[in-house]
Amino acid sequence: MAPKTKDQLETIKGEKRQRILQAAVELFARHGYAHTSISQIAQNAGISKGLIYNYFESKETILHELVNDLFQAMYERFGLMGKSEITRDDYVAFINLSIDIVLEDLDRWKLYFSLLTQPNVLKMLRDDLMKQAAPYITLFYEYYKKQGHENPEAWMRYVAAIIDGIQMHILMDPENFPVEEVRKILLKQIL
Amino acid sequence: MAPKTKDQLETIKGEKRQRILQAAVELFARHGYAHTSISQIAQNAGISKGLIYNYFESKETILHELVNDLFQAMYERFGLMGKSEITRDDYVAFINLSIDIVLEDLDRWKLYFSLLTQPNVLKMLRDDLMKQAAPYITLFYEYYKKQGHENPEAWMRYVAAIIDGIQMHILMDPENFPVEEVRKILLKQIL
Amino acid sequence: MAPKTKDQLETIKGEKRQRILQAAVELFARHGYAHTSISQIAQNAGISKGLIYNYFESKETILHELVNDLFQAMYERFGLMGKSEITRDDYVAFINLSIDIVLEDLDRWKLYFSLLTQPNVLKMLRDDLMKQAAPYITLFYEYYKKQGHENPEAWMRYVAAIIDGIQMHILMDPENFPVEEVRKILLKQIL
Amino acid sequence: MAPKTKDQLETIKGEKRQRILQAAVELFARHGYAHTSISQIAQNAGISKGLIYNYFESKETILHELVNDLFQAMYERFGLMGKSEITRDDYVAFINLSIDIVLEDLDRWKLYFSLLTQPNVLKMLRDDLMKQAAPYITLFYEYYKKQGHENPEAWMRYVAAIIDGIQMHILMDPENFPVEEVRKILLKQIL
DNA sequence: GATGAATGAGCATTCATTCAT
DNA sequence: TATGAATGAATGCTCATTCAT
Repeated sequence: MAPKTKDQLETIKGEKRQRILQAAVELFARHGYAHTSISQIAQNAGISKGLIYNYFESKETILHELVNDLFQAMYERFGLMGKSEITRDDYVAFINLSIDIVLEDLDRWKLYFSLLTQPNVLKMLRDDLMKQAAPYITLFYEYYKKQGHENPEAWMRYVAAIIDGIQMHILMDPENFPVEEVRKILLKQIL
Repeated sequence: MAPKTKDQLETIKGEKRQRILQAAVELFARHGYAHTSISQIAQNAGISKGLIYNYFESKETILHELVNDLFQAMYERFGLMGKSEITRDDYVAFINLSIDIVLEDLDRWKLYFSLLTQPNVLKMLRDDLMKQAAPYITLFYEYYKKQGHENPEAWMRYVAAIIDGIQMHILMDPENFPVEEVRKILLKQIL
Repeated sequence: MAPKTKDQLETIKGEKRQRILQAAVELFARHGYAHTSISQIAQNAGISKGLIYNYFESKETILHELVNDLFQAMYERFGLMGKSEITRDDYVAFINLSIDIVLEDLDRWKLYFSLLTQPNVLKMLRDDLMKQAAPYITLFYEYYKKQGHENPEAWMRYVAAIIDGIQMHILMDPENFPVEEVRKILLKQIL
Repeated sequence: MAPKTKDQLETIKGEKRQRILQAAVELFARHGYAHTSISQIAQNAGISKGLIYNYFESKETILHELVNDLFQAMYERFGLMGKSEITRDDYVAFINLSIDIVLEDLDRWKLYFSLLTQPNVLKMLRDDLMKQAAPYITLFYEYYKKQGHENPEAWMRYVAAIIDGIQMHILMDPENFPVEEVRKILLKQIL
């Protein structure tokens, strides 16, 4: 008789959202964003096509949500927000985490890398991510400077490239890539 | 109007092919493979849509051809084919070339990276490339071993990841990335 | 909490109905029947989508009801029901009312005219309206006949067309249409 | 071997365009714009859905084209373009033509009237039509003024309303509307 | 009575590919 | 060799309607 209570609705809604996002990230990771249809996502989530639009405005919105969540979670894990400078321990932890987070959620990071190299797709998203990254960049710049590096900017770019390269290689061949050995080499090289 | 000689025909055919490939790589790099239509390629190449199918079996074939050409050219530039071992000079040259080739043809490499991170799309292509890469892998493995690296396999993977990382960063921000400074750091670090 | 009396329930039910109808007519008039969704009507009426179906069988039913109400009210205003013949004063009053009713409820009449010219959509409705109009037609036919018009049928059609034309022009441009001046001309011409 | 000649293509293209427009106007007139699907138009025209988009950018474009053609043809028929003033004969001819053109192409005019009363659908189109109508409005204004009408603006509106009203009634009931008798009454009344 | 999650048919539009000329 | 008209499957998205609560 009475409609569902607010709490019930909220719970259902939250669960469905997650189901959809999970279905989407799996398919995006496996077949790519462009080759995944809303129908497939719906099927994978066990719901009807139309229902997806009760939860998300569009296919693109799902993508944004996924990537934003990913970065949100990443920055939380890093725990550097609000710090005014980073220590050597922070730095080591950051490097290690950069590898660990990828290992923990291969699908989401596959999706992210496939977007990163995709042209023209997500200008807005890219801008968002840049804004979020800005404070970190400053922190690392200062860290390299204090370490006495000649060209902190270049070093920062160099390390960022290495991390991205390793992450990408993990994603491309997670079974065979010798993560731990490479991690050791990396730490020995850049500390 | 004398009928064209075989050679002339061959030449024309070759030129058209190249026109198509060139048009395709530009559009793929700018808008992505999925968002580039055969119509656009035809228009950009100054020919009709139908004619493309005289030269290529499908849209995907064009992609394969492009990437194969890219790797063919790359391996030729490296000039290591047939060598039984590489010297330190070869190694330095290889590192430098890895950066230079990207700078020389941003479009083609953008395309390549966008495919590299694209899942499942191009299994056959990936396998092809791996076969071509096999002899190099052995060469480098031996090189690192001779250099006394504890874990040559891991070193090889580490360096490959760095190179890919740097290439990717160049492609993502060719205007601002401090290529030369990063190159210096890289060489100092891994030699 | 005493249970609500039957009357209260009736009243509530009636109010809700009216709220829905009012919401619908506004939206239909502003955006057209086809471009108005049940969701929008519900939102505009401040109730849930599902509840609309407690009061109306379908979107189309709402439309029927609206138009029927409109004509009901119109015929009541005319006050000719049951008369066996009409006087000159009745006639003048009729002409004037034909203009006034439109001015009094632009939204409903906009809706009506948009349906009038809409093909095939509302056969049943059209038939209903015709039945209701029948007695009037006889009255006017007799009036024109008594006035000595050569062809009362044609005159009736002529006047009906004029009235509809003026109503339509009022609806299409209510701000600028010189209603009163046109009314004067009309009365001078057809009396 | 050789592609079709330009002439052949032009001819085919022109014919197909007409076939599509004809199919569209019939369906729009019978079921309304909103209730006619591209599929239906294609089927009615005996071609595939996709081909329609070789000839028209969108469903809306078809509509625009139809209405623009209609008005183009109407203004040509009127033959008043470029005149600096109109005579009594021009005026009579105009009135007669206003009725005749509707009789000659019921479908197109049904479509036009269904749009006229449709809200919000075609702002751009409406503006276009207004621009085209502007010179006529001046001509008629001057005519009524010279005829000594007290309020030429109101007269113009009055006559326009009558014409639209009669046109509408013809379209709503072409079988039974006594066109010729009404035409006589009209001419007697407004000359 | 009241809610809004859920469904699924339907729609406009795109595009790789084919084929008559 | 060359053209571009033609096809039709696929896609993202909308919305009237149903129904469990």
